[in-house]
Amino acid sequence: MRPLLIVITGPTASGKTALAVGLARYLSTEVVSADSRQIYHDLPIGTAAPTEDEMGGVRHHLVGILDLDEYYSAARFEEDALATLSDIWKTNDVAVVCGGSMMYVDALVDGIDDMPTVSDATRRYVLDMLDNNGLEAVLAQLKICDPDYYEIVDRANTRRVVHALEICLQSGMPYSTFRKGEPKQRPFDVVKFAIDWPREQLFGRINSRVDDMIASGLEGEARRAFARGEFNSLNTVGYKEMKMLIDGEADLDFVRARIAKNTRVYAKKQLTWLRRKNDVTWLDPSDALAEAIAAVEAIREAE
RNA sequence: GGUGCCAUGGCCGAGUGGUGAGGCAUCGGUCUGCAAAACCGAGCACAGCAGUUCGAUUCUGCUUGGCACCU
Repeated sequence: MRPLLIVITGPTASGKTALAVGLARYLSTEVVSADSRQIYHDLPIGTAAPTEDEMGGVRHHLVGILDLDEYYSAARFEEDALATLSDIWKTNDVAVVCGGSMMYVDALVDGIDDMPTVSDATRRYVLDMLDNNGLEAVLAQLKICDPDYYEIVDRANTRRVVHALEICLQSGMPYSTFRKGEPKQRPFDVVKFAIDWPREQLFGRINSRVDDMIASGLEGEARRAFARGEFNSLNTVGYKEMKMLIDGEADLDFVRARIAKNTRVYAKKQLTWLRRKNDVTWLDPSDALAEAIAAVEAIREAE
């Protein structure tokens, strides 16, 4: 029998943590987090990382394991999560993944194409080109190196344009040749769940959670983090807004409203992503755990 | 009762005789190595009526509503 991977995903503040813990306890297994920000330590409040209490004795992986200045990516997550899971499979035939970083979830479930690692020198070369000669120059170079991708890339999206050129220069081959987009085979089955809140209610949960975070000391957490530097890990809802307060550019009420708004926007993007994938089982908020358990048992019996 | 000022999309708030303010909020979408990131798109507003004009949100008059002051 192939092992089963239960993925708890969905928008922020939808109650993923509690559901994942509930399932893991019921199935006597462990949780692997798929959250690009909870993976850093020192950000527990603003990322709503599971507390000791919330974990309820269930072992969690890939939470709070990185320092703020460490580089990470969806590809690394794929690698780390697969390694963690293969450990779990040794003693268990079911595991729970919990997280709202959609790209991480996809990298784990479907795989992400192998690509050369970009060296610091290459990265700096392209960023210098961008700084000195502008996006146009980077685009012009990309057009030469990889005309196919040049045609389809969102040319206003600097991030993607830069990355494509980095890969071209690093490998000496067109970025397109690495972009297979073919799902990888996994040694496990997957079932995805998300909690289906009416939008009004979800937004209400988000708003009050922001208040809770602030009451719990989000400002202090942000101050401590920014005191160490400005890292990508802090380019995160809750922190970038707090930065305005720290820099004296905004007051707390403004920041509170801004965080809530950006969190709502984030939640909507997550929902857009899921809508397109269209492969999750939506659960009733009032009965999510029971519905999930029933669905899992049905799968197990079918095997 | 009189005089003056004002009336812009969900909110705030510019402006002009002839496609576009902007901000906030809202909504939809893109997505393969920083993804809680980055990026794209939508709403088609000018209180009502009449007039001037080739054309009015912008000019004129009246009406309605609000504000201020006066008797």
